[in-house]
Amino acid sequence: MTERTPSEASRDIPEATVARLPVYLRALTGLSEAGTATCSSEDLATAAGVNSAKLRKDLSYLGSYGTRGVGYDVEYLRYQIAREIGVTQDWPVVIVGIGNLGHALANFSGFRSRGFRVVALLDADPRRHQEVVAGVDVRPFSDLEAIVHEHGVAIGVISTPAPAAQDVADHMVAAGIRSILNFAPTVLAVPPGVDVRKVDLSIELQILAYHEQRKALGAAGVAAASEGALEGRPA
Amino acid sequence: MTERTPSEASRDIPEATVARLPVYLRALTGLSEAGTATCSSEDLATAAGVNSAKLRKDLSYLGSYGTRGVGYDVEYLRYQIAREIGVTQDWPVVIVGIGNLGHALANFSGFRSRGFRVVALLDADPRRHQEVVAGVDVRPFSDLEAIVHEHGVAIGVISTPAPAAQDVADHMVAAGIRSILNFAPTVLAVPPGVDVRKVDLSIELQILAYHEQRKALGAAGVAAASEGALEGRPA
DNA sequence: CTCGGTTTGTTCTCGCGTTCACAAACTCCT
DNA sequence: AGGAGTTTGTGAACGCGAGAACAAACCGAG
Repeated sequence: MTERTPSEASRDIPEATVARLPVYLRALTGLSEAGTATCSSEDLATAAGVNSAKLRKDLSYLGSYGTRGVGYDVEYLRYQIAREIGVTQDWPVVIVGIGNLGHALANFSGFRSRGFRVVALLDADPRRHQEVVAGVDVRPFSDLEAIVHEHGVAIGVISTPAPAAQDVADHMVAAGIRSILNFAPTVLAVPPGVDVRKVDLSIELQILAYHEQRKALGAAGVAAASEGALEGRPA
Repeated sequence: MTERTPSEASRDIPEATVARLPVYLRALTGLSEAGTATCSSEDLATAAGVNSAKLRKDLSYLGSYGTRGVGYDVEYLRYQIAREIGVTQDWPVVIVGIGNLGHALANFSGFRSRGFRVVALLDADPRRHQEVVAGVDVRPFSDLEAIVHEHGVAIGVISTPAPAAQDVADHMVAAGIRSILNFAPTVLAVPPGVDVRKVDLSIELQILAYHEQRKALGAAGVAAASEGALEGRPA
């Protein structure tokens, strides 16, 4: 996207690899909790649900943290990946839109345990300002800028209804937030330099529906037309 | 993945295109509600947040539904995409795990309006069996197979804690479900022929954190080292 | 010290997805 | 009717990611 200066550390890591690093991190945490001190790329790959060649290639972008003939030290690799992702320190996060989904997000324990700290919950509806969710009180949306500056918030989560999302995003960007996780089913327009990641429940379901329909049509087609490829499907 | 018989309709559509079709569908719905009868690929592309070349190529996999020199009929294209995805009919869906996230999913209106119908909410915890969420009463997890057969459920949603997810998935597969949307932060193992899509909140945040860290390091690196590439970033 | 076994890190090849660029086709105006 | 202006659909080039295969490096036994 933008040119990077390959200054010292942190060479260019492919986007596809970046998206898998958190998966490896979680798998390593699981191995660590199970008492494993060392693991091979094969072990870690199966725990992460990828094949070992891809895993080794991904890790090679970070550096040579393994030992040939032995494998990887679980704790050491875990720390290196966490450092590369940037979750060795805590990231302050604000959540805007405390409806059903906002409640769920605020109560989600996975944030806290994985390097994120919810410092504020915001909602435009005054009726929600009396609520306290997960130990944090809901404050007016107009407090956004003050909170961002006070806590140095760099990441914002949008869980509002779709019509409000663009406005919320604009205010977030104006307040200095440069990374947005958007749960509202809308395409957000943001200036360059701001990252947006979208999580869209109905889109995921529709993708499943497409494949489901294909399976149904494929079965019917195989039955109706000539013999096709069979899928082995255990009970 | 598996061989398909290119029997009659529904040629092979690339996975990347399939993932974008729901976005186009939503953009078309927006245009339709705004009273637009016809749109160019440029219009639809900006509404969907992609460039027009990609949009046209994507649509070309479905067929030639546009008119050169004119554009696309919004309603017609909308129906064609909906038919291709398979959301012209309703898909019955079960949600397992009615915690915070399960509540939010059950109440999410976007499912209903986009071709999905929540036919059952299941939870292993007997204390939740008295609840009624979004007009549907929570039933024991052991009812899964009966419900799947009764309603012909093909899509299951898992919103349980991570340790329970694999067991739930196993029961879903055993009951005949072949498409799973997994919100639990775990890698699911399923037999071939079963599609799993994963939505992982903390992974998304970690990806944002990585880029955020890069931005911070990049700015510091540019300041410390020699002059690098500047990013134009409006206020 | 040497040799066999094991596992990483890397190179190479292949296929998919994105983007560009342009011909084909349609409308509208004269 | 004809030509200018638009817009679609697609062929071709290009870059990225996945997977296979192998050389380099490490451990341990004898």
